[in-house]
Order: sequence, then C-alpha cells, then structure tokens
Amino acid sequence: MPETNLRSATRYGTRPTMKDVAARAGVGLKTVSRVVNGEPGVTPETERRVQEAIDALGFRRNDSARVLRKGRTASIGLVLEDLADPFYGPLSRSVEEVARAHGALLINGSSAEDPDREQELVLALCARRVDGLVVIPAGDDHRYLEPELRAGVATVFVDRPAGHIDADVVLSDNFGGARDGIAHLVAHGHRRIGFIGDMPRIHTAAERLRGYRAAMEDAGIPVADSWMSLGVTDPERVRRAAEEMLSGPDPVTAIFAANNRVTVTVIRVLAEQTRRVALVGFDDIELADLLQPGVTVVAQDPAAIGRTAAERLFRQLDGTLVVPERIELPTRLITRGSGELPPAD
Amino acid sequence: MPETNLRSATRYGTRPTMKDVAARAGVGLKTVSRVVNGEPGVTPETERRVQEAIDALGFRRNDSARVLRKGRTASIGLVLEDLADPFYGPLSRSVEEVARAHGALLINGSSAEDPDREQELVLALCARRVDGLVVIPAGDDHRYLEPELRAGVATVFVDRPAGHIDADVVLSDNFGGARDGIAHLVAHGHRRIGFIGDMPRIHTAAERLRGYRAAMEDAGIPVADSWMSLGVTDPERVRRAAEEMLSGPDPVTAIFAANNRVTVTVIRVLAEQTRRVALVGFDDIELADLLQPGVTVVAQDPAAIGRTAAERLFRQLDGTLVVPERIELPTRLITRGSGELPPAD
DNA sequence: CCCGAGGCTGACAACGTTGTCCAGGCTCTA
DNA sequence: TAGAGCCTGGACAACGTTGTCAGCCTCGGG
Repeated sequence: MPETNLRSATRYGTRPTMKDVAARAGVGLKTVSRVVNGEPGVTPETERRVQEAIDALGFRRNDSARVLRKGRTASIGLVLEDLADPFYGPLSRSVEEVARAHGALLINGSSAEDPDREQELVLALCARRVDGLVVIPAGDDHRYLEPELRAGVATVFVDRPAGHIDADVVLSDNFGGARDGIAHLVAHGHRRIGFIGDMPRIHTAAERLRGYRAAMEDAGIPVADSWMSLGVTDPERVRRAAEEMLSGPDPVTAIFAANNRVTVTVIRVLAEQTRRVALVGFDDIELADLLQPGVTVVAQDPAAIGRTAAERLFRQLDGTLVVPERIELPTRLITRGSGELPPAD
Repeated sequence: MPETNLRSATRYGTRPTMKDVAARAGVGLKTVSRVVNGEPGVTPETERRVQEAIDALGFRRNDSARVLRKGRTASIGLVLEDLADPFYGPLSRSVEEVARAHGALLINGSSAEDPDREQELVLALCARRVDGLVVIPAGDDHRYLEPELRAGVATVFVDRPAGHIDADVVLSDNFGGARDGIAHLVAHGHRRIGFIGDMPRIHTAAERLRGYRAAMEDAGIPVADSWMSLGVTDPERVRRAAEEMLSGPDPVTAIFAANNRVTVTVIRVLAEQTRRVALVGFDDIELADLLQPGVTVVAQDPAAIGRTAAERLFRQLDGTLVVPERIELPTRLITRGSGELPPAD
C-alpha cells in the first residue's frame, strides 16, 4: 500500500508534542518550551537543534494545554444577532482588528435574536474561557453572567444595554437620532408621519420609537395609532404595514423606517407608488445615494461602535478601566433627497 | 469596604473547579464530572446535591482542560478575506449554522488578502486545535498546512483552490459565469466590452478574465489591451480605469465588472455619464433591482457555498469523506436592465 | 589554584478535566 | 442465609504545557 491517501491513513494521527521534540533534539522538555516561546537563556547551537527538530516533526504548540496552564486564552467572544446583516459586518471587522492588535483571536456566533440562544452561546464562550465578551444582547436579563463577571471575564455590551447587571455598554444615540430624523421630516412640512420598527422589547426599537414620539410631541402633532407599526421586520409584513399606512383614511405622507431591513423593504414599496412619499431610514445602506431619489438616513457608525467596544474590553483586561459606563455615540443625518420631498396629499 | 465594585474586587478572582464542587457537595471528583456531562450512574439524590453546589458556586466547566483530555475542541476556524464584505456575511453565517448543527463553535479571522496574515491566522487556529478549517485563501502556497493535514485537521478551501496541496475546494463556476455574462452583452449587440477586475494572481479574478477572453473569442472579437484593467479594486483606481475605457479612441459600449466592489464603483461612474453604457457585474448586490436601470449580474450563492463547504468539513470529520474533491457551484445570470442596454456609440 | 557568580539546562509539579479501574454496598436468587 | 452480580462512587493517572527550582559548568578574580 504505497503512498496511500494521506488523509485516511493518518486521520487519527497523533501530533508531536514538546516531549517528542525534546527527545529528537536530545534536550530537555523545558528547553523546547523556551525555544518555542522565545525565552532567553538558550545557546544558539541548542536553539538550532531544537528548531530543526520542530521543523522536522511539524510540531505546533498545543494552545489548549498552554491556556490550561496560563489561565489566559488570548481570545475574545463576539455574540451578535446575524453575521449576514450588513450592519454587523463592519462592526465585527473592527472588533477583530482591535483584537488582532492585542494578539487575540475572535470567536463569534449569531444569536438570531433569540435570548436562549444568546445565553447558550455566551456560556459556551465562557466555558472556553475567553478573556472577554462583546455582546449584542438579544435577551433582557443577563444575571446569568454574574459568576463570569465575578471570575473576571471582561464584558462590553453593544447596541443595547445589559439587563439587571451593571456592565459597560456602547451604543448609538438612538433616541436623538430618531428624533432628529422625524424633526427633519416635520421641517419639510410633514405632519402625518408613519413609523415602522421592531418590537419595543428590543432596546434600540424602543428608543427610536421614543424619539419619534418626542419629535412629534415637540411639533405639537398628535400621533394616530394607525401610523405606527411595531414588531414587524420580515419583508412581507413590512410591506403590508407600509401599504396600510399609505392607503388608510388618514394616509401618511412620510415614513420613518427604524432599521436597515425595514428601510430596504419600504423603498421597494414606495417605488411602486404613484404618489411621492418621503422616507427617512435609520442605518445607512449601500448605494443609498444612487437610488432615485437618494435615501436620506440617520446613519450609525458600526465600525466606530465595534472599535470603541473592543478597546474598552481590552482596557478592562488591562485593569485600566474599573467602573462600568454607558457610552453613546452620535448619529448623523445624511440628506440625499427622499427625506426632503414635500408632503403630497 | 462594604459592597465594593464587583469588577475590581475580584478581577483576578479564581473560578471554582470540579474539586470545589465535589468538596461542597460532599462527593468525589468524578461524580461531579458525571453530573456535568450527564453520564449515567448517579442517584437522583446525589445529582441534586451536586447540582446545588454547582449553582451555588457558579461553576462552569473549563473546556480548555476538557479539550486537553479529549483531543477534540468542537470548534472550527474560518479564515476569510474581509468580514465586512457583503459577500462574506452570508457565507460566514451559513458556515456558522452548519457548525452549530454539529455542536461546534466558529472562530474566524480576516486575512485582508495578505498571504502572510492568512498563514499566521491558520496556524494560530491550528494551535488552538480547531477540529477543522474553512479557508478562503489569500496566498497560493499552502504547503505549510501539510503537518496539520497529516494530524487530521479537516480542511476545505473556498472560493479559490489551495496551492500545492491536495484539499477539498468549493467554488463558483467563475469561468462559466463570466463567459455567460460577456456572451449576454455580445447577444445584445456589444463588441467593445471592457473588463475591470482584480489581480490575475487571485484565482477567481484569473478565471473570470479567462471567461471574458473565451466569450470574446467565441464571438470572434479581438480584444484590445485598453479594454482590460487588471489588479484594480480600490474605488479611486477603478473610477479612473472606467473613465479611461469610456473616453479612449476606441471607447467601450459595455463594461463587465468582475466583483461586487468594482461593480459598485462602476455604477457610480456610469451614473455620471451622458452616454448609456451597458453593465454586467459579477456578484449580486443589494438593491440592484431598484437602481435605474436595474443592474444585471452574474450571481453567486454565498450561503450555498458556505453550507456546502461546512458540510464537507464535517463529513471529513465523520470519516465519511476521504478523497479531496473540487466542487463547482453554478452561477446565475440575473437580468435587470443594465446588461440589456444596446450599444450607444 | 580556589572560590564565587552567573549562565544554561533539565527534573518535577501543577493547571482542570476525563478514562480506567476497583471497592463497597445493595438486591436478588437458590 | 450465603453467594453472585449490579449499581454507585471515588482514587488515580494522564492529557501537553509552563513556572519553580536546583544542579552543573564555565569564567573571572583574588
């Protein structure tokens, strides 16, 4: 059986350990450890012999054992809602950059907006003994994290605050952003303004709704129930909600779409309308400037959010940071046309 | 010092171990292990006592130690180019779903298209003893993986084949897709067709270029050098390349954009032109249907690619799969308007 | 020439878990 | 009632690494 398939032949092949390397190089175990870790106190000649043995055997240090011994894993966990969401791509990427700068790897998982799955993921990460956690919470009770915090797992919440525990949180000014977006529509003459957003049990959704109500109240406009649609995100239901708002007895002349997925669907619906309806979306979307009209949005900066959160995480690990804080990043209104359309009755 | 800050007080707090739990419950170490792992052979009464101790102490099994003992980490690594790229979001997500279905966690990192960084990442993952690797290669020599393969690390390459080693690869039919896209333009009367793509050292870029050349040759159209721009991806240079093609002595009437980033920039350039220029892009982009005209694309299915790769990975781990294979997934031409514009000279 | 200092090296324990194996107590049957 | 067999629980080693510490060897100074 010459040259049999590499993979099956050695499927359960065992890997060389430092002991093997030591034996081959004719040195002690600890000397190998020293070479592998670049510790001082090894003669060049010895080092060469060890290095040769390492290369010959294809040795690779087993970090599980290392972690067990040292206590730190040099990895952090990121739990978010959905990796496929364009909002989380840049966020995830910036967290990774910061982790990389600190020599840490990133383990991540999606909670799919399910609190149980969030908890399951977070605890799995803790069992791996990640040094820190960046969590975009799906649930609203995080007391299950208490033993972890006590054990020193650095933790930063992102996008939404933690429930029932005192932890760092980095988020956008959802309330202010939404209020500004609505005020912008009001300033362009709109009074009947629709709001389509997520379930208010989600913090960001609740805050944005609060911003909507506040702006409307500031403008002295009473809000009709039929103008608000809460808890809808899947395209089909968003579509129906938008169509109802536009066709009721008291049709809206503008719509505020409270997140990027809603915005995209609303754009589709509006494209089919003959009447020109104004639109402001929360979250920026790619190519928004190339549509007719360009889409006016209240933009967050996901990369900045991720970076800020990750940096705080590592400062917790440094010991530089001690007191949990709430950090709110500003949003930015980007006018591109759709939010500046006048009301068309 | 009553009720001092939890975090600082116990920053370096040590975590309870099974030994602690055993002591508190008044049982042996192994009994705790049995309860934690749901192994049989423990009376309900004993189990209750152990569970109580676990809850009271906030014990969480240390997976590093477990891994060290068992050999399997129940985690897989994913190395891609850039998490922020919309192509990789769904891919990453689908890999994660499959991993989750197999009880594994996903560790991922971005290579930023840098071969050294790819290798560094891959080896770091191997040091963590991930059970398997899904790699979107940046480099073209993967012999450094030989010891890992020999040790039984399941490996699947994605989007581009591995270099100098025999490994599974899952990719799109880049050649065929590009050829079809170009043929589509030819069928609509175009003869002077531009191509803007990545460096040909990147496999996908080379294949798409090959598809372009093949389609042109099939149509009996000689290709002018000035129609091809290779190795440009950053928006500024893509813009310049597109403008040159459109303004030269022999201006193109259609452009084939060989990836999503290029497509987006080309859309911007074309929007500024008075002349109507046809466009077909490789990779679908969000909202492509809402632009004027809609963007015709050769679409890949990133979720399917990720799923296929991950499933193969776990079948390698099962032992079901032994012989490395190359799997090519079909692309799909989606006509939306921009690719059906007639030539405007 | 002897002694001390300092540089290299290796033996050994420990990290927290799981697999192996054995002991003791119980039940069931003859 | 005694013996066999089963069920429960625990002692112990091992996984691969790193920290501690002690020993050896060399070199320089007195």
